[in-house]
Amino acid sequence: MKSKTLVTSPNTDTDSESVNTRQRILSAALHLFRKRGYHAAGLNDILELARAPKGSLYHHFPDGKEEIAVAVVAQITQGIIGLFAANRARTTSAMLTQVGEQMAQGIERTHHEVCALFSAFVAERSTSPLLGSAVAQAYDDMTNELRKRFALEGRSAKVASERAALVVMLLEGGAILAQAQQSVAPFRLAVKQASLIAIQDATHTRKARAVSASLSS
Amino acid sequence: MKSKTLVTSPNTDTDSESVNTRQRILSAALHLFRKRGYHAAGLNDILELARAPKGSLYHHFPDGKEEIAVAVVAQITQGIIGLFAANRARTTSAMLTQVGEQMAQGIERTHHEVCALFSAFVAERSTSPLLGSAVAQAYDDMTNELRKRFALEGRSAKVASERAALVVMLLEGGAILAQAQQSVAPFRLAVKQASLIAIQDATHTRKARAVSASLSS
DNA sequence: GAATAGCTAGACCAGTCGGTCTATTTTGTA
DNA sequence: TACAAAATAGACCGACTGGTCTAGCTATTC
Repeated sequence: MKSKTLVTSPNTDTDSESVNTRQRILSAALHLFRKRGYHAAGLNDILELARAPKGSLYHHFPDGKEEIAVAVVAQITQGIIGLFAANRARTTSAMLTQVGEQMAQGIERTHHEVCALFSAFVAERSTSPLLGSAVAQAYDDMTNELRKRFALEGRSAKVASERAALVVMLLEGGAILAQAQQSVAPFRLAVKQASLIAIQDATHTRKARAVSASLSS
Repeated sequence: MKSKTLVTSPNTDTDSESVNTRQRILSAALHLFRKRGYHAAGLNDILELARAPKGSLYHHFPDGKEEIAVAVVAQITQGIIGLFAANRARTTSAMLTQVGEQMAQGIERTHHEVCALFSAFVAERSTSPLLGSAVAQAYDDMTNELRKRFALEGRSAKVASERAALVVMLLEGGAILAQAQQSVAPFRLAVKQASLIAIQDATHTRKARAVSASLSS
């Protein structure tokens, strides 16, 4: 357990005790937001699921629900990009198949309750500019992560970013249909198609990657 | 104007005066639900936009908000399938390009406020079974409409329904990203890809269509 | 062991929500 | 014109929302 004697930064998100509460609130919010949507998930519901009182919530998130949502969006982004990084494969296409399968199992695990990536927050753009731009940023981050990989596999900048956007759309759309129809089948289909798109025009040899890497430097 | 002397069905949705109010409420709800989401769009907001009092709302929709939402979902479905039917083209792919362009212009017209197809209601499944199954049905209806066309173009049943589902996912995902990023570009990209998917494996000659039609009879 | 900051605890609040209810106006029919 | 049904109108309601605030607990620091 990390000591608190380094008083310089008292809360590094990985600190000892109270982080549990903070993380519990965050996890509960993540679950309920994605299951029911931003507005339908009440603070009281979140607190009940997190087994935390209101005081704790406003201690860790002084700006209330909006701040929690922004944090949740960041956590989702981080989670997915983390999955991208954790699943090393020879091609982006293969990586997407792996990551997609893990996400599909996650959907099954929650009995198709967990909605899509960020679609639960998209509509809040009209009410909360903060949350709105957080969501836009999240999509951008995901897309960029994929775009870089596609570019490294020898595609032009334009093609790479188009492919990246299409993959994100497919994942989002697939997840939404999965929740609506209570079946992972649509999501798995979307993953398959995303993989397919990720193969087109790829020169996924080590040599080609090295060449394009040297070109971009 | 249709007479009311045919007392058998007093309200055929196309009847005289009060329909205006009913339709105004429906349109306002459609707009606000897609812009802000189901819960964030309050009845009072809807009524204000529709310039109608609460009494009228509960006269036309006795079951309240939920009933309105179900009606809105049906209206959206009907609208899209109507677009499919109205845009006659030689191939489903070409039809999708046309319809997609019209939808894109619609998104531009509302300044990217209008969210995706039904994603605003998907999360309500957890609260309202009625609305939940209405949404599932809506996706099914859209998919089936496309599936039939794809099958008529000579694809196997499995391929046809997979392609149909992919197109729906792309449209939904594209629309969501469009709203999130305040740009139609992602949606147009999704349409392009949908069109592409709609071309693969198609034997879109008159002869092939006639053959498959005769086979299915 | 006293002091202090971090955190927990939950009573409480004003505002808003969807929904109900009764009164009134409008409309269609005879 | 008389009458009934349809539709409009909006005051009103209990429930619940996100958010505030004070009090108390806990633990680290001297």
